[in-house]
Amino acid sequence: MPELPEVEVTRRRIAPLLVGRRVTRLHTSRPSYFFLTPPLLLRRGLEGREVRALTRVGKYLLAEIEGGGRLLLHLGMTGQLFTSGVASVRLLSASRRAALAPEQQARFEPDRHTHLRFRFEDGAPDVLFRDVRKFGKVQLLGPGEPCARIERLGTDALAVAGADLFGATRRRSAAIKTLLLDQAVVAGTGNIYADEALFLAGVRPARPAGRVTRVECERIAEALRRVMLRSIETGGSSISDYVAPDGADGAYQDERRVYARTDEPCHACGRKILRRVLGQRSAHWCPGCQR
DNA sequence: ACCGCACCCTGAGCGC
DNA sequence: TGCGCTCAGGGTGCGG
Repeated sequence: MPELPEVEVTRRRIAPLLVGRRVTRLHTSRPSYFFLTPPLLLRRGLEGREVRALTRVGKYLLAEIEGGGRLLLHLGMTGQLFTSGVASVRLLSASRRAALAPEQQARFEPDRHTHLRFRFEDGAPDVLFRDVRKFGKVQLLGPGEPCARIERLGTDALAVAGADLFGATRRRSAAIKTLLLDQAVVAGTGNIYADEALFLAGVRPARPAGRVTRVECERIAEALRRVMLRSIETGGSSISDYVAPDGADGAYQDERRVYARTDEPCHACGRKILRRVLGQRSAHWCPGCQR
């Protein structure tokens, strides 16, 4: 599931293929709630225009478009942004994967889950957006048009300070993990890195946020930055559907300390990792290392 | 204001 | 072999 590190890795690898390129043609799938801007308007607003920059805010990617517009992209749960010609079995369903010979698996053909296909001039590779569950989003903003989704985001997880966190958690009875997942508090945190950061900080996910101390808030902020920077270095976590734009898998999933390690021994103390549902999400923690 | 929960979606994995 | 069930979760919106 793409969180800040996966979105940032995607941004870095896809930017050279988008920025400075003119969209000659945009193919889309049928209208669905994936399209905050209807496909027809998207095509009308993008075809013939050049992409000027690609930035990231929390888990959103923002492409600046020639003429002053902005294209907002969110990968949701299963969104994949990549170029034509990549080789990754993650782009195929298990049944199709099994039916193919290994040498055939290098070829990706746009399927019914491919919602955007950007084509460019002078033979540059296509850029594709595929999203099986359609929790991802695409929206075209006109010049100067405000975007409520972006404006309500809190401090980017890479920049969050302990003091920000301490301030945001006072008198809050919700679990600290629930607050870390609230994008208005810390933008970019998702289920994996929230669990990992809380482990490093030694704080149990279910602790009421208001009972987390100032020092622990410092540790959580530092841990968030640390796990995310390390994940970006290793290419992100390739759990379930995430794939980098060039088809490569990330490696951070191999460094997980608690996420999806239920009943496995803690690497630090040997006790079994526990799991419980917190705010509709599974939380994982070590009862020995976290208070 | 805050909190918990339902919902959108599809595929994998499991029990029978 | 296949059916039906459960689970995965980012973000939004609603009721209490």
